[in-house]
Amino acid sequence: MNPEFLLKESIAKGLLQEFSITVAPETILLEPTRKDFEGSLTFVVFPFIKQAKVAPEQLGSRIGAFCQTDIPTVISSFNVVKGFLNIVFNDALWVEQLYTNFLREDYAQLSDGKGEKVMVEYSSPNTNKPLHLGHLRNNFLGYSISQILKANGFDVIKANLVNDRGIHICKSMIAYQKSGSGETPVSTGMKGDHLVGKYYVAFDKQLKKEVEALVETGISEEQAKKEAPILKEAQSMLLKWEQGDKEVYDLWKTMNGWVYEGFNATYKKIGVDFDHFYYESNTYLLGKDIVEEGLAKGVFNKRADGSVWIDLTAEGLDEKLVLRSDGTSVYITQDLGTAELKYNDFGCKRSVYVVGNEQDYHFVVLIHILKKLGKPYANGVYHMSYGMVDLPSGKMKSREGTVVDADDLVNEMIETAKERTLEQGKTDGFTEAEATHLYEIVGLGALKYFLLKVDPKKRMMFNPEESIEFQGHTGPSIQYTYARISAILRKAEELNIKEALPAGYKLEKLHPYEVSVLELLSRFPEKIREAGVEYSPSTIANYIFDVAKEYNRFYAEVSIFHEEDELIKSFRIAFCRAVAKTIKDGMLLLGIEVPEKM
RNA sequence: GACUCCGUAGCUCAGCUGGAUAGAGCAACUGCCUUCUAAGCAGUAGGUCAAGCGUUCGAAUCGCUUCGGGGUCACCA
Repeated sequence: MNPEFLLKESIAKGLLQEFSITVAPETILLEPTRKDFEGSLTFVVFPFIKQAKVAPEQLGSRIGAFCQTDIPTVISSFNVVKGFLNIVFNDALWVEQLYTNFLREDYAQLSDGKGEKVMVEYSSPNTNKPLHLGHLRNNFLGYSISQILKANGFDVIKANLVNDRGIHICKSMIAYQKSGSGETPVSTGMKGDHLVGKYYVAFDKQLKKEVEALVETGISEEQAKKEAPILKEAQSMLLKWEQGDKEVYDLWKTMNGWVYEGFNATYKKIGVDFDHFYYESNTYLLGKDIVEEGLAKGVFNKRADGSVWIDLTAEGLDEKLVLRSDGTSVYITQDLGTAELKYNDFGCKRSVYVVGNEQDYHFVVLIHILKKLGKPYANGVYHMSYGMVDLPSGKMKSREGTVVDADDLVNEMIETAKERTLEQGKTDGFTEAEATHLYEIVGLGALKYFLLKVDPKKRMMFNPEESIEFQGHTGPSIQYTYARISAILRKAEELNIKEALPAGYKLEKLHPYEVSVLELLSRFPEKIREAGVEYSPSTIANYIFDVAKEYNRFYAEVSIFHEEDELIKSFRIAFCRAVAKTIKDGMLLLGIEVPEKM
């Protein structure tokens, strides 16, 4: 039985017997005791003093005394400071928890999700340019939340809805047609997505030129932007594409093919993957039947010009268009269709969309519509909204060339990891392959941790001038902690040190640092639960840092192999193993690998 | 303008279902490698939690107002 719950039960019993106050044990809130006081868990008595009609200190003392008598094997002592009852657990209890719980293979695997299917859609790139820093945040968040939901017991399907059609693609295509002169990734040695992106930039350059020229003839800038010839060409190309024009279609196939090769290389490098791909070229016509359905149900209404709307003024929103007067889809029409398709394909009642917060309003509307239509999956739609990554110069804008390219950044991180590692001679004795692998996991670990440790909802700052740190509150520092523990475990195996304690043996006294680490380990499941409920990888990231930090204090202070008591030595090896396991499992929830040596 | 999110140390961020003296990392300054990896540890300094009012035994946390910043409000995606 979980000691925290035993304590809650005992407190509830105490409140009843001592003060005739009835509370359900599970509603009692306990919080981790602050560092400056002795104890593991703290019961705040203030909420009960009115009913109890005694001073806070008295209530705390009486409940503390009651619990200690009630469950003496669990509690070794308590202290009361003002209205705070601090509970100290028996060290033996922590030892038992270590062996029976923290070391269990499935300690980090919860069953809350009951195997229910949930789809996580993330990445969802446009195929007209390479991935940038913002996409990295999206990809890391999407992958991590998938891992976290799996750990919560859900059956996760990772999906990528590729935006492979539309005016933006045609922009790259038209520019390529004009000035590409038959370039290919092979002929240029460029990654396919970068090659296509080059033409997207070329398009914009040309567009600007044409707009300027038009403005000089006396046309307003606004008008010029609509009338620029190259834009007209892109628009007519889109029409041709929709009509299935062979030449356009073939070019589109070819260029998208290049982009996919490029994206796949990036996905592989950064360690994200997908169970299913959707392509907008297959789904952009969907949703019209749902418009019909909505009209039939009276949820939508048709105007005289033929356009279809939904009135959300009762919900505090406004009227939204769901179908244009010419009968073509808008964004939300497609999203309605795709939601239905996803449900038909996989039957997920829960569906997570990892999409930037500039689309908050869009998703509010989408969810309202699905609910009004009475869709069985409407209540399970969750928009995992994340903030933009800002540069010191402000927002990233692809057209203005102020983006941080994903491939460049990843390569720089790995290169920096290599430099730092070599400086410190950390790879002496490594094979070439081992060293290369280390640079990759450290470089990526730094990058992923940097992007995941911040609350996803908040926008965050990335300064390309200052390279991402490898010391302090960083991925590599946590990886390093893991590697140091691995060295200890290797040595212990060489020395053939047993980790188990003889049956019936009770360890008398733990080091305070051991206790505080064990306290942290005991919170791993609830952190996984919290991260899942809140859709917050940062909860895990910060937790794992706390574990590593606290362990490092132990590491600096307490010797293992110089310990004379063989049983304490055994305990400490097992203790180290549990910490390593927690760090590894936690980092895997973030999509970060952990090295055995570094 | 309307709606919405945000404002915590010089910088980047935790803490926000109300609880004790607001925490980390970086940067600065002091120490610690003959002992399991110093990408580490210990310490010093750094805060009117944007401002004000309110609710409460108690507010960084909840409510209102003001100031400052981001985002969204297209028959764009």
